[in-house]
Amino acid sequence: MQNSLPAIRLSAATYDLAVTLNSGQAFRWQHYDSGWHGVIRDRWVCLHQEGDTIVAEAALPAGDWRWLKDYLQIDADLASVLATFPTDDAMRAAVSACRGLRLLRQEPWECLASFICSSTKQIVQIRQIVSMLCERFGDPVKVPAGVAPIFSFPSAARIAAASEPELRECKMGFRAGYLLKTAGVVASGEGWLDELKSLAVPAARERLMELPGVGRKIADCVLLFAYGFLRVFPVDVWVQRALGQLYFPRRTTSSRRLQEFADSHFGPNAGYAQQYLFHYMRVHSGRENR
DNA sequence: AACCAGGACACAA
DNA sequence: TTGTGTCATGGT
Repeated sequence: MQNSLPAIRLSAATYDLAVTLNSGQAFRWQHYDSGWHGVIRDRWVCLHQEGDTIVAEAALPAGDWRWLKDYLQIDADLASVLATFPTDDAMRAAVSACRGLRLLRQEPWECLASFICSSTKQIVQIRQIVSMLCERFGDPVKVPAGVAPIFSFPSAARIAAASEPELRECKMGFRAGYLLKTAGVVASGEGWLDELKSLAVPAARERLMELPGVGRKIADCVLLFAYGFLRVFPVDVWVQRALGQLYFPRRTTSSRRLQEFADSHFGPNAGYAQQYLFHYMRVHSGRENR
């Protein structure tokens, strides 16, 4: 990278950048020799880790870098989060397998739209869909000379103005109708998504689940990854398997039962615990990763 | 080459 | 309330 770019060094002990950016919560980060390239709102940024330091470079003047620190949750106290986890064998194994895994704090619309596209899709495919959405409907973002062009995540208004066939060209299949309708709802009301910040979890979840294509799981992902409700525990197929075989081996447990167990067992940072179990399952499941 | 993927939804029973 | 078929697409 050029040495004239705006840059900052962030103290990041107990932070594993690669694991965090690759753990299936955000879908746009790409690894190059120079580091992880991504877009946060309308800013391009390149990140790489040197031991206990994360080095960030931006393409434009970065102000106080709060937009980045907030996204990375660089000031979160991971040790005190881990201290609230239950001390059973399964959780200990997950924690030791995922050292430095953090939860990001994402922009709500990008998070919501991405997870609407995520249903019964592998993470590689979700990345592909999101990438195509940005290329077709996003705006070009300022990048340093010599860096591949990159685009912002398209606004709800921009997606709402698209047609369903256009969205299907991004290979999202039946999810196109959901995304289009939800974009329409979100774009129609000023601050539709902002209002959720002031609500309690059950009310915010209820509002999200009014949106087409948003059920309990996707709503919970948005509450956790975008709004920072750390108690929320999304149950997907991986976590369901994890709970089943780690906590209820040799018996079939309904998904409602598993959700109830999770909500009562993992404490105030259950969502964090969920991400550890999710990643643990994915790196320790049979055929290598994925 | 089948099987399955960070599900949601309408519709049984 | 819980179970089943359907919806696209492509990775492994």
